Order: sequence, then structure tokens, then C-alpha cells
Amino acid sequence: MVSQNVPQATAERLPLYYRTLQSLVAVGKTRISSSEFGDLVQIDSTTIRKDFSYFGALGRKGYGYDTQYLMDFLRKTLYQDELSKVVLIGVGHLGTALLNHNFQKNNNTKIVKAYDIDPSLIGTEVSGTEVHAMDTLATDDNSDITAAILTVPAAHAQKAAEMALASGIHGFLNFSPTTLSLPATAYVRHVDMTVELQALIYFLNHSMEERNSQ
Amino acid sequence: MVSQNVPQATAERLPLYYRTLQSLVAVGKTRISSSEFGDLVQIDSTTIRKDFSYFGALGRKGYGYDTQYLMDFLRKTLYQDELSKVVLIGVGHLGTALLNHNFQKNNNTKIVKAYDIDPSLIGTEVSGTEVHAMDTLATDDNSDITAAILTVPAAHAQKAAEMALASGIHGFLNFSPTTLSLPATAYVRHVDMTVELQALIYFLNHSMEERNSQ
DNA sequence: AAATGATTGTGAAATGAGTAACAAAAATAA
DNA sequence: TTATTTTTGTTACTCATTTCACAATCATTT
Ligand SMILES: NC(=O)c1ccc[n+]([C@@H]2O[C@H](COP(=O)([O-])OP(=O)(O)OC[C@H]3O[C@@H](n4cnc5c(N)ncnc54)[C@H](O)[C@@H]3O)[C@@H](O)[C@H]2O)c1
Ligand SMILES: NC(=O)c1ccc[n+]([C@@H]2O[C@H](COP(=O)([O-])OP(=O)(O)OC[C@H]3O[C@@H](n4cnc5c(N)ncnc54)[C@H](O)[C@@H]3O)[C@@H](O)[C@H]2O)c1
Repeated sequence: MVSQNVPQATAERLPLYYRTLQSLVAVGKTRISSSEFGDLVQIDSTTIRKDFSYFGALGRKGYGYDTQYLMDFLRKTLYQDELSKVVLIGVGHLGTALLNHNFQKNNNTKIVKAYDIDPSLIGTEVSGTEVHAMDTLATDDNSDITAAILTVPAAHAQKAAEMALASGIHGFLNFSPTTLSLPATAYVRHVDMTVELQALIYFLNHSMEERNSQ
Repeated sequence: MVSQNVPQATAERLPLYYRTLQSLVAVGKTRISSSEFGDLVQIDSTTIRKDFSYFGALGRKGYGYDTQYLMDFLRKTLYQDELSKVVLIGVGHLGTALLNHNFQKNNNTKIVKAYDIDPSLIGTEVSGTEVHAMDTLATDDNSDITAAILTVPAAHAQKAAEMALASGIHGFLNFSPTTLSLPATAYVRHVDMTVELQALIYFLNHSMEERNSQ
């Protein structure tokens, strides 16, 4: 498989490239150069070319890249053309926002069900997604589920992740502000909005200082 | 100022360190070694020690770090002990979740007001935060505001950011799936949940392949 | 008070990512 | 057809970050 040598940093940019190509195809743009594409996503054109080169020669010299071809290639690379099913655990404020958002529109990805412990939520539908009881999670067969989105309070995130793992889920997108300790068979990505906001404020404070002192 | 030589990667870990120290202090732990702390946040202990070393000698050899002291130090470094005011633009599903969450509890950070274009929202309070009309944003004086959280639809993010910039806001936490083009005086952080989910699925697919082929 | 053990702080080495430079190739123009 | 322009793919280089290795230092035990 080609993809074994793809650097982590490159792999993390692919979804952005894919989404940007979708927009380009949608507005009827059939070709684009690495520099124009780079301007669009605010990444150096050399980085773009290098990223694509890990997958072979996707462009044509003197011409650029065919948007439709590149988009199709990335779709296959990212999803292997299969629908990825995910579950959401914790139907609170953030969980409800995510259910409403629905990732399916542009990606081969769907939240197929949700879990919560709140009896008043269990059995209801939130934005068309059924809410199941947390009790059933560990014993359910979720081996066809790619990933779980964790939007439970921090104190319950570890336990919830373990239950999901027991049901056959190996991927986790953790929105709660806590680190998960899971066996190496699991893969966790952590989206920490609080940290993002704090980091933003830190950089603002310190870049201002630099300007003042110069 | 010491902080001029702090690498970006280090600066981005500080908020996580700070929050973890808060938990440790809360449960009464008074000292911790870099390796125990590293286990907790899942970062190599050498990286932890090196990160702290950019700020001078914060620990004691043969002993470790004093949690209270380190926490206080990081609070001052991160916030300079001033309350950071932020605004939120776009009181929809995600915006409402963020307003409800309220970052103030653990950080010196507060969402002081919100903006939206929806007439049915303008003038109301959402989770205790007043919603202002978008019309007034560009002409408001927001020079005391550190950052704007952008939770408007992608098509409106650029315009909203420009208006906020005009009102004196220079920091942006952009949740919409689009790249912002702003002058160098602005600092933007992009939280793209769709990209996170796609990247997660990509890594799952490809690490599985590797396992199968080995 | 001396010996032992723990743990930091830090140069040096290794890894990884981003950037620059440019030959090769294809497209386009003359 | 030939010349010129465009733009890729890639090699070499630079920069940033992580990891290694270990002396220096402090805490703790005897
Ligand atoms: N709301 C935000 O904007 C925001 C921002 C950043 C981080 N977060 C984090 O996301 C997580 C959820 O935030 P929220 O604002 O949606 O909280 P919330 O309290 O609104 O929702 C939590 C939901 O999880 C359910 N729950 C509680 N314990 C559970 C368990 N053991 N198993 C299954 N479900 C359980 C609750 O019934 C509730 O529906 C928290 O960890 C929070 O820190 C939220
Ligand atoms: N909801 C999610 O979980 C989620 C997840 C990932 C990304 N996002 C992104 O976050 C953004 C908001 O998502 P959402 O689900 O909250 O959408 P939403 O439609 O629920 O809310 C959007 C809000 O913005 C307001 N708005 C629209 N145009 C505006 C303008 N020009 N100026 C000011 N306010 C304006 C609307 O009145 C509405 O209140 C979108 O860009 C979305 O792609 C959302």
C-alpha cells in the first residue's frame, strides 16, 4: 500500500484538501495549480505538491491538477468509498449541536445512533437519531461502527470510552477535557476547545508584548 | 521577557498542563514528578521537563514539582492574572452550546456578549449572555475584547471576522469550515470538527491495513 | 554526617516537517 | 514546428521538535 509512507502532517491535511476540492468542483472549476490551491487553503504550494506526491503523480506538469480527479482520488483514500458509521455518546448541549450538524452531507460519514444515561432522553429521537440507554452499550455489538464521538462530562469520559471499546468500537473523538487511557488497539483524537481558547489568548498576549517591546 | 524563546509546540501544551494541575491541586496532591505528570497527560516526561525549563528552574532535583506553585506560575503566564473578555458570533446550535458551557469556571476567560443576525434572538439572553445585533458589530468599540468565537455558517464567517476586526478584535477562534483571510494583525485558530472526524477515520482505516498486512 | 536514591535541567543527537531550488515535462503561443 | 511559459515532482537544505543521555543537585535513609 502506498499510504504507509504518508507523514502524519500530510494525512491531517487531506480532509481539508478534500473539502476544498468539493467546493471547487461545485462551482465548476475543472483545473487548479498548486499555488492557486495553496492560496485558497493558506498552505505553501510546495507543501501541497509534496503532500500529493506521496500518492504518486496526481497532477500534470504545466497544467496543474484536475479537480474532479483529485477529489475522487482523495475520497477513495479517505473513506475507501465505504460509509463510515459513528455513534455519539452524551446527548447534552454539545452532543445535540453535533447531531443537528450531521456530518453525512459532505462526507461518507453518518451518526447512526446515540447513547445517554438520562431516562428522559432514552428512546427519543434527537435530530432524527435514536437515543439508546447507556446500560446497553457495553453489551451491544458495535463492531460495524468506526468511531464514537464522546460528549459526556469529563468525569464519565473514561468509563464511557471503555464501554464503547467493549462493544467493538476502536476510534474515539473525545470532546471532554480529559485524557483517555485506552489500550493500543484504540485510536483517540482529542478536540479540546478550552485549550484552543486558552492557547489563542496566550499567543495574543505574547505577540502583543513582542510588538510593544520592538 | 522570558517567554520570547518559548517554542510554539510548548506554548500549545501549557493550557493542558494548567488544567491538569488544577485537578491535582483539587484532589490534594502537593508534589508530582515529571514522569508521573507525563503519564497523566500522555506526554513524554523529557518533553515536560524541557517545556518547563523554558521558564527557568520550576522544579527541585530529587523532588519534582510543587503542584500549587506550578499552577500559580502557569496561571500568571497564561492569563497574566487578567480576565480575558471574548465575544461569540453566531448563536446557533454550536454557539448556544458554547454559551452554556461558559469557559469562565476554570479560566480567566468570559464570553461577555454575543452577536447574531436573527431578529428573534437579538435583545434576548442566552445562558445569561445578551445577544446583540450584527449591524452594530463593526461600529462597536470592542478594543477591550481579546477574541471572537466564530460559530456562524461558513458562508458568513469571512464577513463576520472582518466586522469584528473593524471593531477592534484581533483574535479569532473559527469553528466554521472555511479558511479566513485576514491581515497579519489578526491571529486565527481554526477548530474544524469535520476535519478531525475525517482524519480519525483515515487513521483507523490505514492503521488497520498495516496490521492486516503484517 | 555519609551514603544512597530520585529527579531535574540541559547539551547533543535524531527525527520530522516545511521551504527553496530547479530539472523535467507538458501546455500554450508564435 | 519551434520557442516560450507554466507547473509539477523531487532533491537538498533549513528549521523545529522530540528524544537521548547524563552530570548536577536535592531529598531521604541509615
Ligand atoms: N458545551 C460546550 O460547548 C463544550 C465545549 C467544550 C467542551 N465541552 C465538553 O463536552 C462535554 C459535554 O458538554 P455539554 O455542554 O454537552 O454537557 P451537558 O451536561 O449538556 O451534556 C452531557 C450529556 O451527557 C449525558 N451523560 C452524563 N453522564 C453520562 C454517562 N456516564 N454516560 C452517558 N451519558 C452521560 C448527560 O445526560 C447529558 O445529556 C463535557 O465534557 C464538556 O466539558 C463542551
Ligand atoms: N453544530 C455543530 O456541531 C458544528 C460542528 C462543526 C462545525 N460547525 C460549524 O459551526 C458553524 C455554526 O454551526 P451551527 O450548527 O451552530 O449552525 P446554526 O445554523 O445552528 O447557527 C448559525 C447561527 O449563526 C447566525 N448567523 C447566520 N448568519 C450570520 C451572520 N452573517 N452574522 C451573524 N450571525 C449569523 C444564525 O442566525 C444562527 O443563529 C457552522 O459554520 C458549522 O459548519 C458546527
